[in-house]
Amino acid sequence: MSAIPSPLITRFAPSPTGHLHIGGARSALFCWAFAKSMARVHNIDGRFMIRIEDTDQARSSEESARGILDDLAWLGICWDDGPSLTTTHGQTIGGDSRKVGPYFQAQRVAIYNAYLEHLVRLGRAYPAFETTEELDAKRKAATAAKQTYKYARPEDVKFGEFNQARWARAQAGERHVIRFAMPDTAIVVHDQILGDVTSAAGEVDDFVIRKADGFPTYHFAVVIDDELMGVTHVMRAQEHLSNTPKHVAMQQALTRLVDDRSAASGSNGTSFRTPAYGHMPLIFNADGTKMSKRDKAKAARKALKDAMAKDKALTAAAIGTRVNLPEKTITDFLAAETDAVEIAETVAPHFNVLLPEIEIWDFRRSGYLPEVITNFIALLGWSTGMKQADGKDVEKFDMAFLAQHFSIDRIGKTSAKFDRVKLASFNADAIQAMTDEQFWTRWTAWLTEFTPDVAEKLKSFAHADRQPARHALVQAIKPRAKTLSEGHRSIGFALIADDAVTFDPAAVDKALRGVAQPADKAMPPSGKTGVDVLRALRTVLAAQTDYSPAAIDGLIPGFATEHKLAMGSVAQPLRVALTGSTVSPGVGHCCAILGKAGTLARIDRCLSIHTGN
RNA sequence: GUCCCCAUCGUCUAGCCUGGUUAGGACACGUCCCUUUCAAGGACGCGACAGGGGUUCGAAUCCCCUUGGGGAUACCA
Repeated sequence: MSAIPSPLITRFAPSPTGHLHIGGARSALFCWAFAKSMARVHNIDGRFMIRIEDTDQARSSEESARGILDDLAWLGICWDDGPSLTTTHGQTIGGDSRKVGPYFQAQRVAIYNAYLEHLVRLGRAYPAFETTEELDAKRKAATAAKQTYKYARPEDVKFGEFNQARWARAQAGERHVIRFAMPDTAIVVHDQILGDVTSAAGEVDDFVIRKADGFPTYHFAVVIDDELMGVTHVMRAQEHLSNTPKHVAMQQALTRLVDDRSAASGSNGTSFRTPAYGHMPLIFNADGTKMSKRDKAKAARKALKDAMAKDKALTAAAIGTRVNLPEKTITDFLAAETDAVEIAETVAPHFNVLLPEIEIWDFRRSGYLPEVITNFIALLGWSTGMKQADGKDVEKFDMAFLAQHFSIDRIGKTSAKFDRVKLASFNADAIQAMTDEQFWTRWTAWLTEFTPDVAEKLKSFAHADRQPARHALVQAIKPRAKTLSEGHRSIGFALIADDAVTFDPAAVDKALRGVAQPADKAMPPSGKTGVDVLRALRTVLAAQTDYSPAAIDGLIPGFATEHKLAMGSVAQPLRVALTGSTVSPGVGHCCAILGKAGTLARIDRCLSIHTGN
């Protein structure tokens, strides 16, 4: 790439056949970051565009397109050009200020047809009449004979000569596809990431550019739209690398039409440009397989099979009844004849399966923060190359940093495995870095969206007079939560009524019935049980007015010293009385969350239940 | 089958372009410290240049081969 164009335009062009995939999100992020960083560095207009590639009539849906845009917006990846989206905050993203839309390919068929006809008249494309079955049979035969299959250009088709006869047949309504006539020359793709990649002459056969249903194939639409929409830099996943010679060949064959919707308007002589290409490494699962929606089906299927192995009475029919799906659906699913995500999602809650997060939506539902996701996926195939003063790599950054420092030459060539554990660690770090106030806001927003029942139970903590309890609550959660979804796990005890605590028998045996340890092992046994200690501690707590975590925690050592007891022998009975378990946040925080009334009520109830025998 | 891409700790990666590093960091893991349970936190540690040939005084770095992984080969994108 020599001169830097302005505007510099990158694009993300998803096909709306599902949610936004983690790999798609990274492609979008890199395209966005590249446009923005180039704009800053070179003081030019750097634009990021979205185009919806919905040329596959069978698989595309509007909801899916909408969902993808929502996910992008949620991640903070905003597009300058493309379908308009108004977020819940009232912000409008996208639009057609450059007047190059529409951005849905299904609405651009007239344009594709004009260029298609143009190519046909140039003798660079031709109608082909073989049926799918015919072609499949040939392909199969070739594979069986260990031969390389290639579509053979029909004898009557001459490169560069308009085939009037074929065109007439097509115009008469005969079912056909249109194929592009590949030139007999080598094609070099100058890839910004991989370097020059040469495709030998004759390597690529005449591929289909318009399907029998009248819609263009991806290859054709992408070339037309990138040119017409002014895309200067195409950054996409490496799986497209082998397609690129096709695109370059078409760019070399095409010239702009005076009127984009009519081949009759003639060419204005301007050749299609070849954008700068950059093919990014792929993202894989930890086991090296490609990250895909199928992983959800796999996980659900495995869970079902495990459950069936354990419980002989659990048949496909029984499962069907339980999850309210036809038996046939279940048997097909079990036999791996269908990989429907919906089935996996339906089955999962009934069998307690955690489906792997694959799509952005999954991560959102699991309580990952958008800024952590973008940070983390930026690291999959890109690195800052910067060191901190202490010699550590710079790997935590935000979108503003990316918009500033992203660069194409720091994109790696090797595919990356998606490490969920590291993502979780980043998420935990980000949660801990929040102020209590920030955490409360974002956490409750998440709860309201995904677990309204918990949000409801938490409402009482929002009152002004419960501020201290709320602070204690947040402090109890923050260091223990890797995601927003597991936020309430550590404070489950606070979400139930004081008289609804269930006591873990093992905890009771150990902390309440067991003998309290002396402060020093050399000292004689205390002879007191946990219950005795708890009873004495209750008196102290009843006299206490300050129920801040620090105050309560400060109380314990004094009490322990006074009674010559080990700290654990004081704190553990209290912990069990308050939470029913030996595992919980610090007892100071527990008391603070419950408040004085709750604390004493729970101690009293515990004493009444566990005294006597 | 054919074509193409790739190769540093278990994982993400820095270093490679412009040969000379005790090959650095992060996550994970282990040990220890802290401690009132669980976390969190702190310290330390374990741990890699796929293999083989070249080129060179010297190769993770440049070249070739092998092996391994991946992608494409669709009327999906």
